[in-house]
Amino acid sequence: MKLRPISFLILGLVRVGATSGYAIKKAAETGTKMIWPVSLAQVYPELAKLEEHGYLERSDDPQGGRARSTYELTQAGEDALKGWLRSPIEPPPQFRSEGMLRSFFADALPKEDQIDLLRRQRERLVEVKAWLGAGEFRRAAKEIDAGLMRFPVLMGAYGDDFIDFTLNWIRRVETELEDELDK
Amino acid sequence: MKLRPISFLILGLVRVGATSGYAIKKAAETGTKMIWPVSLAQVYPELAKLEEHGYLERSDDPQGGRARSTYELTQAGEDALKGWLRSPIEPPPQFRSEGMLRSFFADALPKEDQIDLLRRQRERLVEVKAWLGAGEFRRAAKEIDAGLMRFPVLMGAYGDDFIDFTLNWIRRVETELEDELDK
DNA sequence: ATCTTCATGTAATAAGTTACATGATTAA
DNA sequence: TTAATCATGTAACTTATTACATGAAGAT
Repeated sequence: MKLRPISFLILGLVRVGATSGYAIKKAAETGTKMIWPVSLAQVYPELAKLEEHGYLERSDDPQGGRARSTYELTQAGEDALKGWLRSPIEPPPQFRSEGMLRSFFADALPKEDQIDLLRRQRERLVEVKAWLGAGEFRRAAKEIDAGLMRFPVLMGAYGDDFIDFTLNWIRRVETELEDELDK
Repeated sequence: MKLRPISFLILGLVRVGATSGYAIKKAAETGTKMIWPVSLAQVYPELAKLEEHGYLERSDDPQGGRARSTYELTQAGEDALKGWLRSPIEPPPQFRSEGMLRSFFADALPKEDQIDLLRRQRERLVEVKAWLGAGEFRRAAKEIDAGLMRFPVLMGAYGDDFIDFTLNWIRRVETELEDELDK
């Protein structure tokens, strides 16, 4: 079995206490969506594979009449996760933004529409930020012992800072364009 | 035919003079890879579809004994591109970084290894930056009339600034961790 | 009562990458 | 003459998303 980022994401989240498929999806939603999005349809098959190959151990843990499976890391799982964290091979980061792609071609539009395009992007970023800030995972992490949850909080802060940086960057360009309009 | 970002990317690049499949791939490599990566295997089928549906017009334009097809925008293609640029619906930006994902779980490592992980990320970012800076498209764009190629240059600058921002951000965390080591 | 959340999964589809195959032209 | 670049495409595979199906528990 080839372990991919999604595998390690699951191992890592199980390790910090997201022990069911549903809980993993929830934690990923607010904790890692910014840096590595996942969908539920990836989680369940991947959990099954990780168990099959001995990285996770499964237990039935029903909540009343509601079925639930919980997972915990095996030694192999712990080793695999740490090996990955220490491994020197890292693919370059990928940033995919339809808004930025549109901006790339904005020369095709009159200046007013260029400004609109940039303004819409800022609006969208403000939405994303609000939605990230609402993350329970991060709020929870802050309350837990700092030694165990320092990096999730840091990465959350990076997300915020990155959005602020981009927001300011866009606003600078907007201002430049607006000044040219006034002339 | 449902037009996707890749469709508009192709229309946009044809519009600014990347008229063959190969040229589109080259231009995307240095111009838009940062914000919207593409592979050659996407370009050719998509070009064919765009022609089939009347957004592009194809001509045979062999270079000596070497076959080449060149494309130009039809009015429908121009309209579709501009419609997209003006459309208010924009999916949120997606940032996918295996390095950041690893960092999210770095609490599992001793401090020395945490610092290593961050340092490796910076090294990788420096590589990415060098490789982006080598882009012929951006260098070419700078020499062309600023009114036609302003936004590609701007987006290139955003890529650079974004990497610098992240580099500084990581270094700050590294310094914090190193200070704790010394104590 | 009814809506939301918790909970697990599958099927179908879409999107994207890697590898392969072929061959001409140009620069070192 | 050998390597790099120009040039077009396909096949196989991997990855990821959307939609569907089902149902219990808890909150309003």
